[in-house]
Amino acid sequence: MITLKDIAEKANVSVMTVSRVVNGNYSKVSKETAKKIQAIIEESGYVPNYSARSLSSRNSHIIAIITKKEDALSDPYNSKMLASIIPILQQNGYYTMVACLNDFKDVTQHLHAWKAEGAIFLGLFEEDVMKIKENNQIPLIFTDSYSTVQQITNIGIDDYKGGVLAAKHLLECGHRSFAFVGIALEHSSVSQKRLKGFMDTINAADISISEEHILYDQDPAVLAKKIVQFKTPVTAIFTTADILALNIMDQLIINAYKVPDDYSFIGFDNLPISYYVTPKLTTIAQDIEQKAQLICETLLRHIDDPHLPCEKITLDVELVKRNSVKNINR
Amino acid sequence: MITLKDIAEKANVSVMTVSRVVNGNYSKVSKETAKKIQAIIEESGYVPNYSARSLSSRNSHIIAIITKKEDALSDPYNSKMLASIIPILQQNGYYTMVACLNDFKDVTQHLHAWKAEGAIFLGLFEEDVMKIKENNQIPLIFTDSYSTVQQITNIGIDDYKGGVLAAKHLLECGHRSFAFVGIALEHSSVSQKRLKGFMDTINAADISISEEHILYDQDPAVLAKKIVQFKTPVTAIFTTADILALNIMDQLIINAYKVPDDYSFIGFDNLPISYYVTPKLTTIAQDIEQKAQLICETLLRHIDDPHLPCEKITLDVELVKRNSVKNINR
DNA sequence: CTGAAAGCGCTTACAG
DNA sequence: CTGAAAGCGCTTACAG
Repeated sequence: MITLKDIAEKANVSVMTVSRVVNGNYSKVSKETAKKIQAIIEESGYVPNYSARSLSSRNSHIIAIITKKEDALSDPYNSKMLASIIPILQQNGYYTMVACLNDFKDVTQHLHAWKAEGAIFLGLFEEDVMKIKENNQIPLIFTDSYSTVQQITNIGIDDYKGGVLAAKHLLECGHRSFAFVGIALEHSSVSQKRLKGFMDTINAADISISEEHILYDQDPAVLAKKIVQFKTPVTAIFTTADILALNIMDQLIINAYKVPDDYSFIGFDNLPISYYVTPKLTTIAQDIEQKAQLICETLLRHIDDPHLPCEKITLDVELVKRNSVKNINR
Repeated sequence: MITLKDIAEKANVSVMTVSRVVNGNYSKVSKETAKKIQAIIEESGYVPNYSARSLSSRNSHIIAIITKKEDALSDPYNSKMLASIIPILQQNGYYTMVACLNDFKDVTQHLHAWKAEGAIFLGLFEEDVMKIKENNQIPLIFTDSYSTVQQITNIGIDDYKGGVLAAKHLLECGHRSFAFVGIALEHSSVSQKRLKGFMDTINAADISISEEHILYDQDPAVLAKKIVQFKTPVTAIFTTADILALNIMDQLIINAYKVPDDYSFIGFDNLPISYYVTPKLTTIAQDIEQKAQLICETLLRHIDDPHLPCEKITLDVELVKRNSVKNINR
């Protein structure tokens, strides 16, 4: 392994001088020596040791992306986020460490161990947000969090509007009886906001949606069964995730029901898959690439200037009309 | 920031003793002092500095996952691999750094800078394989490579067999005229092996496939047009990637052709999406989770014992029959 | 069972 | 423009 010292000896200069040219501080080195050193570095294939650099400069250039263990990375939404974020960070000179951590203690230990300069949280760390924030004095970007903690930076989407758009479209298409299927447990605030937007809009049209018609993620076959056996039948279903809609649609079709003739569906996310299915899924779209871009920009900005105040950013969503909603106006 | 030294002072012992209990070498420390130190560590929330550890022990515990810049991480296959690999490495005490690098120089620099203990390459680094190997004396796992370099460890699938299975199934279903669409440029050896298996099997049935019928990845609309305008028409198309098949099918359907009535399709990979489309895609399945598991196991084994010889591992593939192939035997 | 010394490869802060 | 000294937080190798 070749070190600064080796280069210094070959060039007959001090370690300091080599360090300067390695780091591009040419202003403080004569052109000749700089050139000579450059040449030796080139030919020897010297690569600085980042651990040493990190240790002495307190500057790791590492950014941690953290997901929960369960939803993990297999979720296509998270996969897409990862794929979008990593190249951006890399282009800006940062190295990305990806970890799946549940507990705030693990998060803190991970961030401290590597002296990460910033962290991005994919997935909900609601209860731990405060503790994570308290224990880590580096820029932290949360996503899609509705944590009431004020002192965090969060980048999310307008989930409420998503629900509104879905309801409006369904109403416009003549639907009057609705079901809702949320992706996560009862305490997913994202899911709740979407439901609220949906409900408010429907209520404003003097239609209500009963308890019976509010379902939560579980075996798609069970979900489909519940839907077809509703005491009060339903013509349209709003789902908080494309994949959820697709799974239910699949079960319905297996059982000889027709989509959208028997049941109309609206999904959420506009994942690529929603375009490929038949019928093509009408869905609420969020722009993941844009979100990733904003996450990185915001994080980098906060790393450059640690005194920046926290930001709460909400990105827009829009309805993408495709073929899974039937127009039942005659 | 709290360090070993701080703990040592509080506990009235040497740094060395604290280091021992941090690293679990209890055998060399009296129970009492160990306990006392444990308590102080707990209460102070001490986390070892991994850069320092890495620097002095030459033991980074970092594993690099490297993809090419173009196919990058957006490809669903690579996404799935990432999602499967990271948790396994983490469970084994390793930290994962993900980077998108094209040039072997960048790879070398990245690996050296962080003193990675191992690396996994997703995507083809064919021409650079040798140079990467020469410049990095750590366990390296390549995937899906047909590099002729003997001294590398590679984990791939039986691409040839994939082609054979596709051809056999199509022949059994009565098809006699075929097209092939490969995913990558002409020098993707994976694509070529699949084509070879396909061709050999078809030739064995006394059928040939002309130049005209061998297509390469490009705008799906163009591909679809070429297919419907073949001078010698075709009833079945074998594609080296599910997503390719789906895109072409989509274009065909838009133009009022029927799948599988007008054209039958077989894809490759068995990505989740292939189940959701209509018609559900018949495809050659590879078990990505199993592959990821094997990649990690092999890498870890080679890290534990650097003298292990290189391994060339080929995983099996199988045909998954769904609804995109029409049986045209009367 | 415990510790003092040296060193990992770099940077910071200072002196000239 | 150049360099000697000290130090980042840990581990290795040795001594007792």
